[in-house]
Amino acid sequence: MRRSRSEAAATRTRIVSTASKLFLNKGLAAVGMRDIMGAADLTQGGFYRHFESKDQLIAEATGEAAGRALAALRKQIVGESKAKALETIVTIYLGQSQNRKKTSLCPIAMIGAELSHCDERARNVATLGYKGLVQLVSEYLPHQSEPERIRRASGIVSTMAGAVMLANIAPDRGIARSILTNAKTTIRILSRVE
Amino acid sequence: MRRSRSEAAATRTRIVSTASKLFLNKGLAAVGMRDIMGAADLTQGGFYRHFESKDQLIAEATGEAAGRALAALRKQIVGESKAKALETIVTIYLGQSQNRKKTSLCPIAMIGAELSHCDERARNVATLGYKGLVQLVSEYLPHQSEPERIRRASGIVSTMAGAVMLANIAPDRGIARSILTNAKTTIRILSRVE
DNA sequence: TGTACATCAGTGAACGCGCGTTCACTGATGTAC
DNA sequence: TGTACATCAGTGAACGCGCGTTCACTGATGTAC
Repeated sequence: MRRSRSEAAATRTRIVSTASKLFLNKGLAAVGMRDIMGAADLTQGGFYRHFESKDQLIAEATGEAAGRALAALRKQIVGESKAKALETIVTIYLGQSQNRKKTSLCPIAMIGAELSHCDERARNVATLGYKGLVQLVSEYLPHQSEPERIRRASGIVSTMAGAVMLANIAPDRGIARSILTNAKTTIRILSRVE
Repeated sequence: MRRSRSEAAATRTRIVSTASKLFLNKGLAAVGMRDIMGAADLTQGGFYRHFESKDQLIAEATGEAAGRALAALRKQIVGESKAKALETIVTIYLGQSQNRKKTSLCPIAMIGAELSHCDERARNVATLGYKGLVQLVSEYLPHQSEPERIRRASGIVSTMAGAVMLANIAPDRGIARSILTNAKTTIRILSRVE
């Protein structure tokens, strides 16, 4: 049953992206190895040919998710004006768990609390995702000084991540919506040059 | 070994507050019944005289933590001016997992992602905590219109919760500090009347 | 107030279960000549 | 290019473990008379 090198590489990739989706939607603790391997059309035992542990997979899946989410945002704003691009980023980010098909979710907002108890690899990867998002947002802020843009972008990312997390907790759809709407208004204020 | 009614009530309270501390510091999944009961100087079996399940305890512990955190904030600001009180609230909230002895942590920031996968009771309780915090913040904003204060307070709470969560993930103390500082600056902007 | 009995808070062993991980095995792929 | 053998991707049963929960038991508390 040995597979060719390219097949094996494809399997590895499939495991990471399958795990990534499951983790973001159900949480790290709630998803077992059998769930992941089964969803990737494999059996449990094969996992350890590719990864040393669940912890390693968590780190890689988090990185994959962060990269995917950032790429999706970047793709949506090509050709838009700076102001419109910022609006698009914020709208997509805030709407990630409400409307869409749950592709490209942000690990920070979806499993942030769980990540903080993970090993250093996972936390480093998540922090890199955070920095990437801050960088992206900062590129579309209208302020002159770059440090000021980074500072504001950091605040905006905290607001977005917090709002999505809070909206995910709210059992009532109306409350979730108001949290997200208020975050959007808030961010609009932060994006202004006084 | 039967205990008097008041002893039993004290035991119940002790279980909830012990669980609350463990949950906030280590996460819901990482803390088992034996951990909780042991930390409360009891054995596992006694738990079910007081609670129907771990899920029920999670809901109650979340409520206890939220109430305790709110009460601690309210206590710190008595006698302060409106502007100073807001500053105090934000500073204490943002510093909750850095400096202090980890008493009265906010469940939303510490275990938010895990709460979103809990049952309705826990999520309702957490949402109530969120509303309480928004209410508290709104009381110290300088804006004329109450709806405007609530809207801004909601954004500020999202920012604070997101920043604390992000800072908890960051493996590097410096990054954590910059996230919190930027959140503080951000909130100062949001607290202004234009 | 004193006595007899029912109640039940708390104990600690045990239950079933699913977890992450290991392992012997299979057979196609890769390598050496 | 063809052959012989080593490698190793993937299988699925099994392992040990700790989880949430149950249960028979103990003995002090609460209740009824």
